[in-house]
Amino acid sequence: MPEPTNGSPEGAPAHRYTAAVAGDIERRWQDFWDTDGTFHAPNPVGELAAPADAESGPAAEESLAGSSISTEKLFVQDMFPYPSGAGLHVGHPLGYIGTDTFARYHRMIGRNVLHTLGFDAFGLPAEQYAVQTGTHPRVTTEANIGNMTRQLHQLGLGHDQRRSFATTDPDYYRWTQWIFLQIYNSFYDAEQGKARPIAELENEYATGVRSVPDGDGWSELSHSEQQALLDSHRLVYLSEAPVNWCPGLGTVVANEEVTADGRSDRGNFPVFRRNLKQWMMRITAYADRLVDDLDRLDWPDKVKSMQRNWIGRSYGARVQFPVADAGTIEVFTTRPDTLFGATYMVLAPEHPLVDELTAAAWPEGPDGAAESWTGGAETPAEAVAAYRHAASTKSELDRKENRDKTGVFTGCYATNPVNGAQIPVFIADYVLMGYGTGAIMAVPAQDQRDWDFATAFGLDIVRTVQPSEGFDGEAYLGDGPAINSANDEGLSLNGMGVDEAKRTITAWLEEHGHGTGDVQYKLRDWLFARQRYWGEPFPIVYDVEGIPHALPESMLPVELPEVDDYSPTTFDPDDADAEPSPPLAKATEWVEVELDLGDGPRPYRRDTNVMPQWAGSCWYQLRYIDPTNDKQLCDPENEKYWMGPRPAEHGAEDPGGIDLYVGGVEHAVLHLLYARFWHKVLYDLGHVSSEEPYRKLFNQGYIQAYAYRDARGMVVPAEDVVEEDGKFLYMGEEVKQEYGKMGKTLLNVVTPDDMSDQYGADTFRFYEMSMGPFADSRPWATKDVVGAHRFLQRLWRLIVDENTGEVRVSDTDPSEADLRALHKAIAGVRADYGELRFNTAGAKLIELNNHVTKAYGGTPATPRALAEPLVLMLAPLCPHIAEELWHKLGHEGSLAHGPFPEADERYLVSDTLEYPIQVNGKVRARVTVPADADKDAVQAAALADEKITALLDGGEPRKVIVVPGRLVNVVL
RNA sequence: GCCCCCGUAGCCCAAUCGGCAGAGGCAGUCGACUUAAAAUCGAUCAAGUGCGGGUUCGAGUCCCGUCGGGGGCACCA
Repeated sequence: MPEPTNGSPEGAPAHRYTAAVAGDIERRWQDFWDTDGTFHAPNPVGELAAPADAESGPAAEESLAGSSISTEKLFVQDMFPYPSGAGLHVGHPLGYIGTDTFARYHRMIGRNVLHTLGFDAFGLPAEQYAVQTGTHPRVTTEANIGNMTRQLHQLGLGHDQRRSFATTDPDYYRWTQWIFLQIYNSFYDAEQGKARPIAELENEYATGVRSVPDGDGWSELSHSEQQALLDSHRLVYLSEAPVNWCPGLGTVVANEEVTADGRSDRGNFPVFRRNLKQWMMRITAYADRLVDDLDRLDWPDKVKSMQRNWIGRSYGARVQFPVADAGTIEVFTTRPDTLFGATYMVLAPEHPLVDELTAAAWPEGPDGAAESWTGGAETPAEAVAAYRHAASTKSELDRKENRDKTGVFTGCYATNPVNGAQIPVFIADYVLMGYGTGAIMAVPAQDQRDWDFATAFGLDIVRTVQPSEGFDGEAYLGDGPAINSANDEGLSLNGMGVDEAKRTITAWLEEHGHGTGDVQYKLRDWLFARQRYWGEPFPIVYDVEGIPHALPESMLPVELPEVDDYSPTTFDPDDADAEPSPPLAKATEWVEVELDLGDGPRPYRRDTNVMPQWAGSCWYQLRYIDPTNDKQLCDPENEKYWMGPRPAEHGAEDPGGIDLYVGGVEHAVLHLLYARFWHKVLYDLGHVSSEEPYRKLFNQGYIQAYAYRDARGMVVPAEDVVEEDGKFLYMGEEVKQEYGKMGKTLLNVVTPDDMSDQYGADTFRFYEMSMGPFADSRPWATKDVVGAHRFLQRLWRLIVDENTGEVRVSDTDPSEADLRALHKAIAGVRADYGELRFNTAGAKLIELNNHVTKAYGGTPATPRALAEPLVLMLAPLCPHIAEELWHKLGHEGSLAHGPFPEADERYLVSDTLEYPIQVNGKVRARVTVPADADKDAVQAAALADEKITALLDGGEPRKVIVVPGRLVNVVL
């Protein structure tokens, strides 16, 4: 190592650990790591495999067959960052520092650790900047990646740089397109419960193993009919269905990207439901596996429940209600047990049966012509038309905010199949076309929405579940015995609990042909196309007849063309009727191509959509494994090593996946659901051995910050606000404090660069990790950072003479007390690092350091036997200073691969124990007894204590509780 | 409206199985160094765990209620 240059501030000792000294150390070690390839993690096979005779660290003796690498591996991953032009603030690297600390700890204890970071670089901001300035998004993106890489590099993250990439690299998106083709060329075999190549389906049709629907033989179908049949089974398909059209973004977006109030996740523009021809991915085929396999994952319950909720599986039954002259209305219900309480039906206004059902005239009878039912219209048709019109002009928001039940009677009655009752059929907008069958049987007694509607329209309410004692609500949703639920065909549910009643009625419906058991999902297929420029082009072309053709693998990647104008045609955000117009459509030379797809050169048109931003992040862990492989997205042997299931370690149900995935909870549904879906398809098709991409997920907290506003409500720069007597002052004026995100608009940004300048990256890392539990959000406080800096200064001072720069360690044996403090710290720190408790690990290091400082700070030298383990244990959190001190202590090379101190049990147990003695739960005395004293001896010692005998005052205690190793409680 | 998480010292946070409320840091106070200050070092002060009940020999920890903060879902039949 080159010697450090000096940069101490005036007056301070020349060799004090200052920001300048830290900066110098950090740059030198970062250079060393880069040159040395310290963090290169060897693969079992391929270009990144370890050289045949290389050692791969201390654990190399237990190695993989045919290779020299350790079977002990760890694959740690951070959620893919988008390279923003704004640069990083101190909140962004929180997760990266945590994973780095975790990875470094495991590397030191001998594991082969894969940790790197790439960039999710397709996306809107670069494109919007391109639209405004004409700068190519690639130029902006690369500049942003450069800046972010610089900021991250100065934090000393131990990444394997060989494995980094951006989703915008053609070498990467070639494989994104390749996976798209795999999915496109597959179908879901419901019987086998897995995806299979579409060629196998074609073969089954052709050989008659599977019969063609509608009876015709495969060979009797025309070529295009055959293709259309196959296309209808593909996992990627074109659909003309209602989609979320967002004119403000000029593109359609997925359900997951629409907020609860009907606006776009990005940009907050209105979103409209519109029928457009679009590419969809059949994620719904995987709904059951996506729900069921959550049980096999080590994920936060919160995220699991959000995914369960999003997939929204519910078990129930489909039931047919006959209608005179109009066939049947089919409904889906989760409560078939309440069928006897179904007193009316409701169809969504858009339901296709409505026209057919609507009666010619209002029926005779007391209700038929009631004003509330007819909406005052002369005929049912008029009422229905008026209601439909009103419903269609209501915005999503109106519909959601206004919960008052509205609707009109169709003039038609249906027959309840269990009791033959004639029940009126309504249309109402509280029933949604998009879920179930778009029609419901209404059971007001057991559903509050139906209760509200029934009350508003004067409909019957029949309880079929006996409410519990004292129930004074309206609809009763709880369990209880069925009542009023018997017919004269021998069916009676009366007395049964809800579950038994459901089973019984479902069997009865099936037996009598009135319905079947069924499962419904909230999850919809994934709308996969975007009408933007900066994304992966689709590897699809259309022939002259407009039939889509997948390109062969050999034509990948399909690269983005250069265009003059990056914007989709821009629209008024409220113009629901505008037509999407993708920017790629303007690149006519790119769109019109002549290709030979097997039957000679022919003209084709390219698909002009691009993939959504989520595509690139659906599979990046696989590319981290084998980033340079140009034959496969990832060699199966490498995938198996890094991600394969390990039942011996993780249990028989282990689905495999990376060992730790850290990121914010905001991706709970979108990214994590899509990535799981793609991974399962790849598993089904035999490309990977793991069934899940992310075995363990951890959501780190956020760093937030205070911001301040003056009397006019204007934000003032947070760094210039001072606190005095509990008041906050800016330029002498009182300002109000608020708490929120760190960002430009709140003038409260603090950057890692600022922290490196003021204290050095190691101080910043240590402070950031010690602020609180990794999972918690907490406020940034620049003034507190100095505590971490002082700690490192004290530690440095124990080993380096501040005035001379000489190393000050001795070979003196540490005392018994020193060794106890040391080994207690080792045991605690190891456990904390392993459980991501970086804050308490740091506290234990400070504690040990304080102990050693007290003992040896005033002496000429610190025992080497204390200094070395302290340095090694610090290394995961503060790697640069640790490397520097390790080097000064006379060691060659890096400590990145260990050793790591091991706790000696001898120093963790002591000969004697001090027991607090409680009297009625309050500590009154303490006794010290031999550590091996039994309960009776401890009790005897406690009762013999003079303070206790005084309190007993000659009496006998009622009870004495002795908790071995803990305390004694005397009950009077 | 429904569901989940969190309330410990002025502030950020510890407390593993229900067992001595304090590991660590910031701020404060006192002292050392300094002509003085900053930086640094040493010492020291500080809450009975949001509130009200309950279970227990014993509750920050478990249960019920309530208040405050954060998050998710919200006509999904």
